[in-house]
Amino acid sequence: MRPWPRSSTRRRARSPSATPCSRAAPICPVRPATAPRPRNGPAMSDTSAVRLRFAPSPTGFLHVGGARTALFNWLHARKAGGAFILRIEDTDQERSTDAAYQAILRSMEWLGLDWDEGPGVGGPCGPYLQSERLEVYREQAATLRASGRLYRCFCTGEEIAARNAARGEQESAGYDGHCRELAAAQIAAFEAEGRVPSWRLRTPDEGETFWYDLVYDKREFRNDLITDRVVMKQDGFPTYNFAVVVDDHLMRISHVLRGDDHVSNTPFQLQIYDALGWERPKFGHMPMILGPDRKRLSKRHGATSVEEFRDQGILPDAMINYLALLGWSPGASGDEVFTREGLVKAFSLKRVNSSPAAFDYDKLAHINAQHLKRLGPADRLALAEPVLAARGWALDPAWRAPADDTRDYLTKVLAMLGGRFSDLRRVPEQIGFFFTDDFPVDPEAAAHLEGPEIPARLRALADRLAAALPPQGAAGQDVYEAAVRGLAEETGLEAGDLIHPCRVALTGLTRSAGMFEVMWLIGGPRTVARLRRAAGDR
RNA sequence: GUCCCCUUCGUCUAGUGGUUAGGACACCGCCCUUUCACGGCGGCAGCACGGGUUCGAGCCCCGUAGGGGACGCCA
Repeated sequence: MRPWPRSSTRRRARSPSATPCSRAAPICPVRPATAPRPRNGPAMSDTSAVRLRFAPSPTGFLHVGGARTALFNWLHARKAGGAFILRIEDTDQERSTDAAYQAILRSMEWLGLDWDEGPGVGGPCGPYLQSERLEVYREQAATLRASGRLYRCFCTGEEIAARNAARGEQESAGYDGHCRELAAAQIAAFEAEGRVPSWRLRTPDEGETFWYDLVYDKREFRNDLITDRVVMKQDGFPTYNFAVVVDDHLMRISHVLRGDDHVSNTPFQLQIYDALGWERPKFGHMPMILGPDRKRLSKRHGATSVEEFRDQGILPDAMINYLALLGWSPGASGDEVFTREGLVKAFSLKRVNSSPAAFDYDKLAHINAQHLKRLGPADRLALAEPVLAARGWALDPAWRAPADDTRDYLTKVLAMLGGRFSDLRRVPEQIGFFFTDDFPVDPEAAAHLEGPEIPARLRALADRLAAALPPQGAAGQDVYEAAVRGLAEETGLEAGDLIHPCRVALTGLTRSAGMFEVMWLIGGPRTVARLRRAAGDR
């Protein structure tokens, strides 16, 4: 019943020598001034070091919301020259899956959000999978227990809900402190029944808990509203709220940047920091991402997982660029298209917005197009080849221009696309006619071939081209242009009258790159042949 | 229900007491042009509402409305 099988990427755990600082807590020294310094490099020797983390739970694919959280953490870490840590929060044995774990790593890698410590790369504060840190949590829980801050709770969820309802409150009103003062005899009785307790943190009933949030400024909660939440579950696993605090502290996280949905967890977590006598990190909560209808972004709005966007031809840099713009703004500069480096340079936590933003697929597409058309020839080629291969299309060597090799030829074709290279999914239809004579003819385009005068014009053009082309070798674009314009002039036609049917004959499309460039790339013989074919001369 | 938060064009946003309220996406028009894009130029469109404070409010305060989030032995 463990949906969480071992995988090769997971690191060995519980071996005392697995990592330099896993001897005893604190795992990573908190105050090197008073504690012996481990020899783990510069990051370990400076407690003021900027260290951020992204801590997803492997219960599903990486969602754009999670990706943005990861991105902002990454950006701030990179900007500050600090460390970015990836930690997997898999304390829910029921829901965590290896497939999700793999998918998250894949998405992070695809986005280029590289982590300095975490799965696959290790690091001095590991292990980085919470399921491999159980001893750590138990140890901290023992400390808390020893100080009297924890108590056993034997209540079931139903019992709590029933009591809440009986008091006239909402069933989900939270824990009522029922087991706070259980008598020893009562505890013994429960345990004799075989009931296993969970452990709750006793929180104060008076006063306030507050912090200065990096994006919201002061946040304050009344202590009587903070319920005694479970810290160690019946199954011996820590709860999220306990594990994050322990890990963030031991991993020496300096800034906790997370979604707005964690705001109400923060006061409780702050209580744990205080109970353990730990210094608090800085907290920043970022507003949620909404769908176009201003409801929480979900699958019914369209793509939400990073991999879906990848499959739709979104570039990782574009995804990152767009996500950064969602809740952060570069200020008055006006420029919104950023390279990854530019983003790191321009980023500032101070400019993170406090109001929720709606995801705009159109704008993502625009940012993507901007990135796409700025790519150089080599990058275009690298992107286009797999797309074409997926269609089963590979360039026939016979197609290339005499002096080129296949990839040079493809590179020319892609360069020809110019600003039209803005949607990877459309590339096959845009250049399919470079791969085969048997291309489809768009119905709308076919109309351009319909007039009774068309065949004669195409034939005339074919003849003229055939005569103008050198018998051997390739002609320049100017030769094609001269032929078309010359014929138009002699017959009293507009150049367009020839070009439109010609485009259909050569490409099957109503829209394409420049006609003469297309002719030149296809080459004289095929151009002539296709013109004759369209004229009905087979 | 309780608690917390948010509110500038349809959307993302700039703005921190005096602005013709700026930019971007989308949309519309024009230019370029053999088509379609790209690019250039222009247009449409916004401070949720009501009270204060102030000589003066998009910016400060209060309230209302709308929206979002949280209230698990999920994270």
